[in-house]
Amino acid sequence: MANDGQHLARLRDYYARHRVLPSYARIGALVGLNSKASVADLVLRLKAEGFVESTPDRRLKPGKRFFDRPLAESVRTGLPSPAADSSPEGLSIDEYLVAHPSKTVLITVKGDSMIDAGIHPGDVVIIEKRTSANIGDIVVAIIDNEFTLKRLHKERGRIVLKPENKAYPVIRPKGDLEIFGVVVGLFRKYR
Amino acid sequence: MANDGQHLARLRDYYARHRVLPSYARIGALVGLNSKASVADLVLRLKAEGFVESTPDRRLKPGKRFFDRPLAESVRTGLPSPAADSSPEGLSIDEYLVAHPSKTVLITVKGDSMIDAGIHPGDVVIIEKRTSANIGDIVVAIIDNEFTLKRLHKERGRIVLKPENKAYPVIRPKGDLEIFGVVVGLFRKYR
DNA sequence: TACGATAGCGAACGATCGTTCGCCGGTCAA
DNA sequence: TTGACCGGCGAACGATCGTTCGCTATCGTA
Repeated sequence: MANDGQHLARLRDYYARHRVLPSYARIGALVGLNSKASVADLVLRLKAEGFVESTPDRRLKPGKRFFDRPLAESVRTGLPSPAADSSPEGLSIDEYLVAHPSKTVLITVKGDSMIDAGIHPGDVVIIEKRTSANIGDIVVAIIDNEFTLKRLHKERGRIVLKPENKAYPVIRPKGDLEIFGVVVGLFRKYR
Repeated sequence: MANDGQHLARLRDYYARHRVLPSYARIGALVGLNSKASVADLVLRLKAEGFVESTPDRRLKPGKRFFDRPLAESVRTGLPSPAADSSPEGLSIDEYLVAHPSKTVLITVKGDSMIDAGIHPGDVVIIEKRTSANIGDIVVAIIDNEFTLKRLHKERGRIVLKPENKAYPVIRPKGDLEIFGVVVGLFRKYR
């Protein structure tokens, strides 16, 4: 229906507040439908467009397009917003960055050995714990009982750890290389 | 109970996958409890610690501490086995980065004019909207109807915008400088 | 050994869930 | 003017919801 857009907006607001989608009855109260059957129709339409989905328990969950930007803001009184599109609006930063919470750890960066990769001291890197990684990944390895942040490279068939700062040497592990996890994200706070 | 930590981890993973918390019955199947009554006890304990809450419809929703992430000390050299993380020290990424949600905007960075400040194209900067800033702040200014990310400097008594990349020129605004907001944080996702 | 505390189980409860159906009142093309 | 179509309504359905209760098994302390 024509109002589906507004209804979807209400749903997004509710989700932003509670991080959960409500029952059909509450959706009805929320958007102004008096019958759960009407809500069911609405949900069916939203499902068809990919805004919501169902869990196996017949609960609603956000669909792929649920977090799409509404694009309404682009008409801002001559004020352009050309730099901002496809930013993860509606999704919290945490949810955007952390895919597997139980394997995720935050580590504060010490030192500037990766500064050419844009990783500065004081930054916090988001680590997904795992014991293997691909060439080119930035990893946290355990060298001499200490955490080390470096990029994984291959050199004459051997794995090496390359800092991204010319002032630091390449690390060529003698024995096995113990990988603690892989860097999947980063954040930084200015004060 | 002692396993509550693992159970919470399962819940967080489920939420990361589905963006929704499941019913008591499914939680039981998820964490290995055969009775919904046991799940109710578990939920009660998690509620007491602020990890989950209830909506008025008696559904579960994430609580304040649900999005806390363990923060590892990079100096933890002694133990090579990081399995046991019992540290109650957690950090919520959103709360850490966003102090004033209503004044905060996210902008995806285009171009490499600030790359020496560790701000790369594709990064997302966290902007606090305000019309004034201090010397030394990284700001989003409006130049020729476009957003520009630069650092604020003073040059012979006049305000200028300095890129942090030798390949770009300093911008010396002719008239007034219109400031959109100040960069208070940044995040980046690797894939 | 005896005890209270605790975690989990299994069964049962009324309430609410999402779904389905038939009906109503508009809109629009024929 | 008619009639098919469509969004919404209201009632009813079985299924599942979260809650509650009493019970068992295990544990540490006395």
